[in-house]
Amino acid sequence: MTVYAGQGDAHRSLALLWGAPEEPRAGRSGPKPGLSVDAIVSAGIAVADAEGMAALSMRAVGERLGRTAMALYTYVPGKAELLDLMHDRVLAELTGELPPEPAAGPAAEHAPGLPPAEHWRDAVTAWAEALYACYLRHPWVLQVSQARPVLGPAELAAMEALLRALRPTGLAPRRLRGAVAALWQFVRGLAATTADARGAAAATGVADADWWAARSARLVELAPDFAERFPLLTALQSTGGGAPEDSHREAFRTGLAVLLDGIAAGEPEEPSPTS
Amino acid sequence: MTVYAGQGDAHRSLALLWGAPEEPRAGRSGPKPGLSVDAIVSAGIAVADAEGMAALSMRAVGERLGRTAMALYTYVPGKAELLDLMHDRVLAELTGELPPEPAAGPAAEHAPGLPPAEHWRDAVTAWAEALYACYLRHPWVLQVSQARPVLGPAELAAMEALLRALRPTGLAPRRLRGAVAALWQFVRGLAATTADARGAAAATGVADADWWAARSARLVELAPDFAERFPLLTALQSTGGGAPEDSHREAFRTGLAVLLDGIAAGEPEEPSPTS
DNA sequence: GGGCGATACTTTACGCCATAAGGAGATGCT
DNA sequence: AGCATCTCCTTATGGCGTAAAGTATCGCCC
Repeated sequence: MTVYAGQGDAHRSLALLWGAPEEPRAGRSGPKPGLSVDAIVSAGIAVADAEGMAALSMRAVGERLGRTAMALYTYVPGKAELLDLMHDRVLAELTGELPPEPAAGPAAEHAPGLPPAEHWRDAVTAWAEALYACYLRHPWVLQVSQARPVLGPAELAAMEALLRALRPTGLAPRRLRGAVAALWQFVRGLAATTADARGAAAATGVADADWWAARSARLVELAPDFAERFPLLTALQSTGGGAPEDSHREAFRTGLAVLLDGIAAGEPEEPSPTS
Repeated sequence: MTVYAGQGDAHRSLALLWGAPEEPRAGRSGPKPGLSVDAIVSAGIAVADAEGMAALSMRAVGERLGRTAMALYTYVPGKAELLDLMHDRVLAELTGELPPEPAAGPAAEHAPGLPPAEHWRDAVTAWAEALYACYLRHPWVLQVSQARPVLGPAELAAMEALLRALRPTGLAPRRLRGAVAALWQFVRGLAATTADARGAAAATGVADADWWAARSARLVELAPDFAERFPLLTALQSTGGGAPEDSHREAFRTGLAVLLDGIAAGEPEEPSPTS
């Protein structure tokens, strides 16, 4: 089952996401904390990565840390907030931005995460590929409702990275907003499709192509007039061919190409060659 | 919480979606069925529309029909399949295609659902607006995992309608697939954003603009270096302005414009004026 | 018309879930 | 030493989906 994130107390959630100012902490009575928000988030991600979203319960997370479910509530207000944190932590892989601790490093101004690119098309493509890959590494994130932005640091950093990649286009703010929305949603949606195809294949032990073939056969059986009702769909499908796993990559490439062409069409003048 | 659809027995699900051939039914013993799959799906949609996805339980649906939760299992294999059916039924609003019963009407070949348009840009825009509106009428659909296509008749009809709108572009199959994916995901994603903004406003009684302002203020408070860490984001936000609800419509329009321009850029020759 | 098998629907029960409430033990300041 | 404070536990509540088994109702066939 999917879970509706962003439902938690926004105040607490935001504070946790941005690494709350932390009361002095020095000179506090009581036993030292044996856990940390960070450890809990990591455990949550580990559970979700390994067992899937459906298996992510407070009990399961606690168990992985050698605690009961209730122990977690000392650190995290509830499951919804934990999901917000997990979501943002995963997105941090994109930019190499580590959420709460800016701590150590003297140099390393900003871990780049994404290599610099010559042309903005390459930069945007690299961004999209990175996001796509990130979603596929943690497919459960796609089941966290994208509704209600969580506004965690990693999410904003990812957005900033995309804006940086798009800067050479000189797009007007309005069009820029549209482009950003379209790009993000496209990558997310396509990742969901890919992730699910993989999931189905893994769960049933049936290869993607076979599953699809079986499905199509059954469909024709149930709707004998399929080709007449959906002529264009039928035609498009017949040209589809190709290896099953490749078809997602192709859809990714071609869909992205459409978006990039659309962005290019909106450039006011000629783009500067570098960011 | 969101729910993972497409998890039910694919066989049963498909059969129900396409209006299973129905065993003879004449001359069957036992009490006459007091319910129907259709009624159950309608009740489910009513519950979800009124109370939200979180309140959608088998008990709640049964109660609305004056039955217990278990009574539903005579008609529907489980909750997952019910969700598939609800999803497809909602999408049927798009094309006016009524899923199982082609029954009555002598004329009325195919309810058009969407008005014919002169230029493909208008046709695609109309399609996108219709899908967007449909999602906003039933926001809970956006919490049904888009992963794993359900392949119901309405979903396919919606796809076919989009292909019809895009036909005048003469796009090559590969690019066409990319364009379809990008368009669908964009509309869905943006609808999710809009729906959630509305949901937050309704739940908290705070207007969108106020909520956003409060959130931003808190954010700056938590991350004082916000403007330095996210300069482009800050700049973009400052140009944002505008009424809150309008901003979604604007993002919709501009994002769609990007997509349409991208599609136009891929046309092999000049488009034929009509479909 | 009497019985019998099929069907619709109910009650009950199981094992999950998130989390509210309250108690036990550890800790460090005064 | 006393005590407030904090972590973590046990227990309990009210939900969930659905398996299992019981009951009532219908229609066919003898």
